[in-house]
Amino acid sequence: MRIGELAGRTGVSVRALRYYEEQGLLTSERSESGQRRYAANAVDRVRLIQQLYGAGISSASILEMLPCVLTGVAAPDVLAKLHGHRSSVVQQIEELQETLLQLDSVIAGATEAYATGKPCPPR
Amino acid sequence: MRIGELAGRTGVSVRALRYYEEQGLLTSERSESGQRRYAANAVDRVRLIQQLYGAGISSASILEMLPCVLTGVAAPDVLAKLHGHRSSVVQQIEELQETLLQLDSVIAGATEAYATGKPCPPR
DNA sequence: TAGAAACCTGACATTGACGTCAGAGGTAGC
DNA sequence: GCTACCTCTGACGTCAATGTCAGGTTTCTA
Repeated sequence: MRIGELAGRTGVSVRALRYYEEQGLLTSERSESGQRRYAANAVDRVRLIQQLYGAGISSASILEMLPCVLTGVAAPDVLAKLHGHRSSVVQQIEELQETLLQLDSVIAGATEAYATGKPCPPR
Repeated sequence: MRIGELAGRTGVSVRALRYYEEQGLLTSERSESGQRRYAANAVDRVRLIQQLYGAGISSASILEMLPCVLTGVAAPDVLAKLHGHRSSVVQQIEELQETLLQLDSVIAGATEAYATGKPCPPR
């Protein structure tokens, strides 16, 4: 498929796809005229990249772990980094869960205040 | 306390604290010579700001919701935005949890491959 | 076989949350 | 009062993941 279709299927912009290639995260065949052609599994690849980006992992780190993700083989140092990223994701989740509690208490307080017309006691 | 102490207590840089003030997120008294003086509760305020930043909430949105967080009162539109941010945080958590599963499966596969010396079947 | 739509490369622009530096003034311990 | 450190404002730099634009080629559709 061509780049526009891949963009449409993944919801990622054409510019971003070219950027991924620039970073070595995504490869493509080229037609005779030089246009990019992608295999069907490129869709999954792009989604994986997006997911890792979403976890705050940099393109350099993604590049490092991609072969491992694709082949299942990892050098010990890469494996160590994978563990590092894992802990960072766990920590992010924990922090977000705490933030969620905060937001909930704010929302609850504000909703009640709005219903009763009385401001809640300041924290 | 002065800005350096606040920075030390919160782990946030002096530059960032001035930036928060610039954005209206943090206020300070000024000494006669113009130096910032913070009340003790500024520590909590800074931590709250950091937490909201960590949830990917922009300074503009934080500015909007701060009075509500502090006083417990919220106009209906602000309340709606709070709900919006809440859902976004929930979604982030879900996505990160999925990423965690992916990472775990990669780590498990790579660990086994390293132990047995055999690459896992490509996905 | 037009003409529109998609694609190419290359380069500069953007965004947000700061880092960093310069030059000047404030503060605290000895 | 010296000295070392802290603070001030203002301004430019940074970084990563794109957006956007220009100027040209390719591909699809009527």
